[in-house]
Amino acid sequence: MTISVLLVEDDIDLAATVVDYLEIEGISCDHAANGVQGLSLIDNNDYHVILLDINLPRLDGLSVCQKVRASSDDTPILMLTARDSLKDKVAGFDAGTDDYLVKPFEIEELLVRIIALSKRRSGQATSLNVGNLALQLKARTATYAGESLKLTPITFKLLEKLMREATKPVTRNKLMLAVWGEDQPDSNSLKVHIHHLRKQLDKVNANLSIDTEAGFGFVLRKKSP
Amino acid sequence: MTISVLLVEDDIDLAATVVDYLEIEGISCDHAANGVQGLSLIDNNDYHVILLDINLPRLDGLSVCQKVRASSDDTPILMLTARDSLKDKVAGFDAGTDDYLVKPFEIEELLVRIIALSKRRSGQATSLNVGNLALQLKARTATYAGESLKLTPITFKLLEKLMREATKPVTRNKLMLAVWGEDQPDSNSLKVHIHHLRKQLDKVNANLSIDTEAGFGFVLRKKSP
DNA sequence: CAATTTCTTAACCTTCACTTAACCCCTGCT
DNA sequence: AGCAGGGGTTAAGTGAAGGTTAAGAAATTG
Repeated sequence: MTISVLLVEDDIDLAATVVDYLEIEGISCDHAANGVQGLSLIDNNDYHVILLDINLPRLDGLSVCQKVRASSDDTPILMLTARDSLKDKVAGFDAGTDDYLVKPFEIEELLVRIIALSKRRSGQATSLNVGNLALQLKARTATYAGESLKLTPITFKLLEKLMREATKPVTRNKLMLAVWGEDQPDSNSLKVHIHHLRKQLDKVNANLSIDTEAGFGFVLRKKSP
Repeated sequence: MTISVLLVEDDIDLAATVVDYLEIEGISCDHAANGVQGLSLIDNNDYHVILLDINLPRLDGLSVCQKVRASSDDTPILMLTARDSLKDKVAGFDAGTDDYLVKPFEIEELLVRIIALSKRRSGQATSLNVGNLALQLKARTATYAGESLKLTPITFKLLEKLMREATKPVTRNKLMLAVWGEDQPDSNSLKVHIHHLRKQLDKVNANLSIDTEAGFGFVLRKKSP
């Protein structure tokens, strides 16, 4: 699977260098030139890793980091900074940073750390389990206590996302991204597929349900009643 | 909570220095002088972070790391090494390492990274607590002594703000900003939502109340009467 | 290229959260 | 007393969000 990262960096030359290098290495790379723009991209996409410069116009890197964490987003964040003092590092980690790199850095080193951070999150499990529900990623099959569910490509992706985040609500936006990427249908497709998924869970009498968090999104969790 | 780490390092002098320093900083630190001994300590304890030298007698650091990961143990591992080549770093990350430090390192830097790694693991439970009231930010749930409150998107944001500032009064203005941002309703919405929140706290017999500071705003604090 | 599965769209209905406004109470001020 | 204003309570209305269904377009499959 291809890694996608966001680079938030106001030095246009440096940014161009990094973006070009990463694209060549097969990593899809968006770029924001200031903190506010960065935040908005983060809200509307699902990056694997975020690269944050500390000195940014409009909103500095630490603040961006804090805001991201405050919105319960745990995407790995790598800080880029010219400063090398321990104080800054401590402040970074306090803000919720996962790693940092001191400028000037070797670009290969950046690559190594991006790959390491992206691995940390995706964990290469071949099967996801929530309660008695099991999803075989390679075989693209799902079973509940032995009985198999009938999943189409889209409902499979939907269920995968819900299971990865199980017990936590997933926003509509994130679900749409997980299923369709950038190129999303402009109708009520999502709720139709959610409906199909629920029917499948009913059919096997699963002890799990897809609850809706009004105004937010959906959660996969154990049935409450 | 006190952090406990394991240092696997064959250089006895270096090990002693590190152990002493960490103990002074309030971090409990075990020591193993070779890979085999290290593995056995890891199996029989629950460390928050593992510090692994790469060059070790009996079993090298990378192999130790691989074995730990193979047994589904995801304790954060920090590699210590004299080498600085990118190849080694890649190999380290492939083996399941979380972070990397090149010798000679400043011991304060080690401390920073240990704290960061230990946070990463426990940091999952992003939850706010005031008295017996707990707010799980990721799960978007709130419970008082086990019983759960029913929160809408707006009342959730309200409670979050009040809990973040708990025991300090929050002005109306700050609450409005926290909930609606710039685009605020022009009526008495806020007091209606405060009312809903109070009802939820009543329902679970919370020992907390939202007191009003006349002409100012509201405070979440322990019941006074 | 026909048959079947899968996806999107649209229409319709239901539910829910939020706003609004009316009314209440209490307190302080003239 | 009377009245003004801040806060509390309640309930109705509105609009948006969610649920359901079916039909036809699109994509797969043999």
